[in-house]
Amino acid sequence: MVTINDVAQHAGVAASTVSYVLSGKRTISETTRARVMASIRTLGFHPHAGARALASNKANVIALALPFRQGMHLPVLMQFATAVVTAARAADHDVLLLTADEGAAGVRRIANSAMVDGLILMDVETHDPRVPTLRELDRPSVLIGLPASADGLTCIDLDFTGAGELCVNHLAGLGHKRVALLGAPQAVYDRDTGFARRTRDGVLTAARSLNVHAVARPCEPTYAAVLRELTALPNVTGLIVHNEAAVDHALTALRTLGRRIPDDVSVVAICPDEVAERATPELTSVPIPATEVGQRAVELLMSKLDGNTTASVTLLTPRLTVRSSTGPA
Amino acid sequence: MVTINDVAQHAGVAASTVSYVLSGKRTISETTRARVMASIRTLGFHPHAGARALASNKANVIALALPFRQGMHLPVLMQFATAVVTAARAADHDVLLLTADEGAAGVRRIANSAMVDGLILMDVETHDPRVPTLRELDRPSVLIGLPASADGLTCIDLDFTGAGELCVNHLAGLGHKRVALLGAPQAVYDRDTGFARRTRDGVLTAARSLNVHAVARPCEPTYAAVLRELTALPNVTGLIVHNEAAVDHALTALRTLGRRIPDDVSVVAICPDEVAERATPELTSVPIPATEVGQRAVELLMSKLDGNTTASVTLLTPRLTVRSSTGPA
DNA sequence: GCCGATCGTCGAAGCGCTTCAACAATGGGT
DNA sequence: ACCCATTGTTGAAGCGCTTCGACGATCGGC
Repeated sequence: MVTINDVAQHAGVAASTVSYVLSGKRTISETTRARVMASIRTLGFHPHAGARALASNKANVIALALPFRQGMHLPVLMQFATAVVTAARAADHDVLLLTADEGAAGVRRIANSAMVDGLILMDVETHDPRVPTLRELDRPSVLIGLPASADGLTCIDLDFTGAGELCVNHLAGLGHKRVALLGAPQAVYDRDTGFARRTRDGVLTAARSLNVHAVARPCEPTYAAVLRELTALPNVTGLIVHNEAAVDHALTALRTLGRRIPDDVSVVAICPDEVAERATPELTSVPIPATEVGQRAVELLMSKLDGNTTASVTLLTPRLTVRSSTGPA
Repeated sequence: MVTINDVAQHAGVAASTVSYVLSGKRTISETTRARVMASIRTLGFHPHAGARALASNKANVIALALPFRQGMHLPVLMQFATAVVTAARAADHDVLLLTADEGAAGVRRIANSAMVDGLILMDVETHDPRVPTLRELDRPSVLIGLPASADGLTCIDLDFTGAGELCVNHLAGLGHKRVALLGAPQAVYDRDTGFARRTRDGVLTAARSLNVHAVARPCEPTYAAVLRELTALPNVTGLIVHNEAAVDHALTALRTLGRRIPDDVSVVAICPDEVAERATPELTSVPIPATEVGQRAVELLMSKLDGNTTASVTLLTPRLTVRSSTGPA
């Protein structure tokens, strides 16, 4: 292994000088800097992460706690993860992967071992058992999702209530009077996962204020279940689907029931653009801005690591893209 | 922060004794061990990962390089990842997440900084640019997938050739004489990704030796593309689908074309059980044993970290589960 | 032409842990 | 009763890096 001393010797300077060249925490003459950099390159020097963490009290690593739970749509999760890793790397940090298995204990272990400087928790539930642990730990952290109380925490998420409202507004604007929300599986509501409920609340609230009749139905993502639900809702002319795995099934089921899109029923989905664009017909949709959420989460965390305080809750404004699955009532 | 010295003082022993209690590398009397453990618990001591890495020259962290590329089925990727993290934790290691963005440079950086003890690369292509880097780095590593040459490497994967053969054998055994493989998007073959080609080869080889007529078609996972392909194959009575995102589309398309499953056409899919079971009808399938591959990959890596040598290629035997989508010709 | 500031560099201390050599205290074997 | 092994514990060295205080050199101001 090539150490900072090897570099120093090769460049004819002190080890501390090499360190300062690398960190920029002291002014270094241009000539020295160039000489050191050259030595670093020829020797192929990479600082030892452990030594660095020990001496500087910073690991330059953040933890990402992914849930891997049933009912979450995995591609979106991956988008989050990719965005987080990419953004973290841009800020010179690496990402340690944590799964739900270890739960609160894992969070505690990682934080106490000084292995990470901060953490990002994904898919936070309304009553998430990891949140109390996080509070007592006082390591900088960012939550994706909204727990019951965000006091003293930093949370970020899509404004799902707003997304639900947006869908209803769009349909109401087209003249639809009877709409339905095809939601997540019952298990997701039972688990108290915020985003599913918030969407439902948004839909119902907006419908009430616009004098639109709305029903919200949980739904398993199987063709049979979707068909059953849609068969039971013959009068609905506007359908909001907030369940990615059920989107294709819903389209097939409507086709089977002889209901044309958008002539007989307008469909708007809350799902990634990718899913909306691949469907036939292409779906009017409110995308979940996974990449943006991931990036913002990292930004917030880095800001906290720099000692800044941040807003306790950041809600991203939902946007609706009109495609060919919605039309006048 | 509570250090090993705090623990030592609290327990009335030397710091080295605490270290030996933790590592078990020296015999310690039961009474001392108990006293030390008690102190550790009361003080809430967690060893500093950086210090440990520095002193012992082991980070107890492995890197997992995920591709996040188009054409990979993400839920399977997540299964891999979960299995890897879980297995690694069981072996007292954490997992650092690497994405494809950084490519070979990322692999080099991580390895040289002593941040990880070994690496697992997922979705390795036939001519993967990371492989040469890995070779010169000489850190223990395990590849999931098969590069052109596995010499001196440790690779593990499902035997996709065998999976293709297995599907054809099953269909031929039911009396089918004309079969088709609906494969991955063209881009995946172009990229020289091994698994797609190996499946195709297995299908074609088995068909030839069983005197079955077979065609293999790449396919985009859109309803329109799938419908087009299936319309162009009116005589086929056995369909093999190796493209998870296209599975549902294929079933819908067959239904639309008025071809009943399994009466008119038998369908066998190479996909996770989850997808096969959710489909209507439930699909005869060859699952990709993501969890097992992940576990085995970690086992192999741990073995290498312990200084053992391992087989250069491990291929897992595919298994076919018969469900209701296949029947006699 | 002298003094204080500024700039660039250095040496040494120390981060928290592991591990090695060494030593004290036992416990048979003879 | 003596010696040698074994067992249990210790102190100290050192892993590779950052950072602090110090020091010589350069420079502008009077």
